[in-house]
Amino acid sequence: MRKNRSEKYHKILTSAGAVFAEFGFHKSTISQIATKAGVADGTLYLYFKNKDDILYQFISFKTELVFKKMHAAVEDGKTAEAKLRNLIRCHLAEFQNDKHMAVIFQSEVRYLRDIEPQIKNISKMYLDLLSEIIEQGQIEGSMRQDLFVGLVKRFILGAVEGVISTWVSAQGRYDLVSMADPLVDLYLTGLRGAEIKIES
Amino acid sequence: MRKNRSEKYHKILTSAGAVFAEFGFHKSTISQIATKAGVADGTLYLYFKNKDDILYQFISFKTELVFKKMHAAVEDGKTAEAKLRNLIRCHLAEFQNDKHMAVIFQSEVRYLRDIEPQIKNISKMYLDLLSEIIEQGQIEGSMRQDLFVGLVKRFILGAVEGVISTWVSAQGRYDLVSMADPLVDLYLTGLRGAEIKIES
DNA sequence: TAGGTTAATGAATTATTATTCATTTATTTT
DNA sequence: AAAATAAATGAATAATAATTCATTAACCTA
Repeated sequence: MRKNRSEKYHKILTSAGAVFAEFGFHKSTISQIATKAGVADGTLYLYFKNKDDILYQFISFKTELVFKKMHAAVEDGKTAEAKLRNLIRCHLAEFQNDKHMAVIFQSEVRYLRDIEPQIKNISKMYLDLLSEIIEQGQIEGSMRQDLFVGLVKRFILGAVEGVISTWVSAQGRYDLVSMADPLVDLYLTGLRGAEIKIES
Repeated sequence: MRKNRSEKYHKILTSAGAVFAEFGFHKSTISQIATKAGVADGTLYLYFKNKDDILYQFISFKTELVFKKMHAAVEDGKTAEAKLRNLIRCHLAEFQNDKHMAVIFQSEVRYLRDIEPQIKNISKMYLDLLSEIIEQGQIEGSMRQDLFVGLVKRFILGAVEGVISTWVSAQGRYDLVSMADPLVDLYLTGLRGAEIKIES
């Protein structure tokens, strides 16, 4: 198994992403991936340990790229609300940009956990980003003190993922990023809307 | 293939649920299911068309049961808020009650869509329930007029599923139903919870 | 209880694919 | 340009599991 991240390595990864997204990991075959990448079946084994390893490398590679961008997006914001807005916008934009990745993240997370438990840390990193934002918001006073942070962050992540998942099911026919603002608005203000109290 | 829903049919379905939940559909074998059900491999083919069909029947069966309960829960509430609370509570309770189902719903939705496209309607039915609740809330005045219902319902479903998914990953070690009230509170009031005070 | 019918068995078959590796092709070195 | 090394090939192998079906067991019924 070759170690370096050559051009061919990336060609195979990209092809694998397309095939996995279309057929699902388990229904995809080595031959399909090899054909799409324009190489022989055996060649895949020069670059990857086995089929599982291709999926793992794909996810690792994508995750690293996306996380860098998310981090940068959060740091770009000053207030907690701005950070949250930037994060959600970045999240939606990245997944919109790379539908294969979006599909695979949505479909194969479970199996990935089986083959490589450290994958758990991916969503943990995301949740940690959220924790910091929420805590900052509480210090600033822009977010309530009585929030159960553990629940809030799953609430936020779950809702974005739900929105992405629907978009994927709809074959990405509408603009995902434009959901960011209304979504953040829901996070912040809820269904009820700001209450107006009149003191006299 | 036998048509009737005999005792053995259910025994096999239940065993399949346990096996699928533990190993994932694709890594589960007919032999594992047969062994767990205490029957011979061939017997499965007297009750089901093939392996895919077992998964499909499992989901159909569970879905029908759960939807009846959700419907009833919603009808039990009078106000939109009460209905929403009942729905979320019911959702969490049912999944907590049946962890195999929770795992399978979480992991195999994508593949199910491949083998039986009508499965899409499952989440559609849920989203329709939510639509009605939101619209009622808007009429009552307990929910804002400017909500984009299409987004709101995915927002709500996504967040519940996120909470369930975390609970599943944590091997169901904590009480899921107790998340219902804080979760609904988040839906309604949001993170800000800040009230605008107008002093006069 | 013999004869007929239904249910269940599980070993054998079939189908599918991941993986290997002897061979070929391409590239680099001397 | 020969020799040496590296990269790539793809047919053959090996492993796995879904599915079938000839056979056996269980259950009726007259």
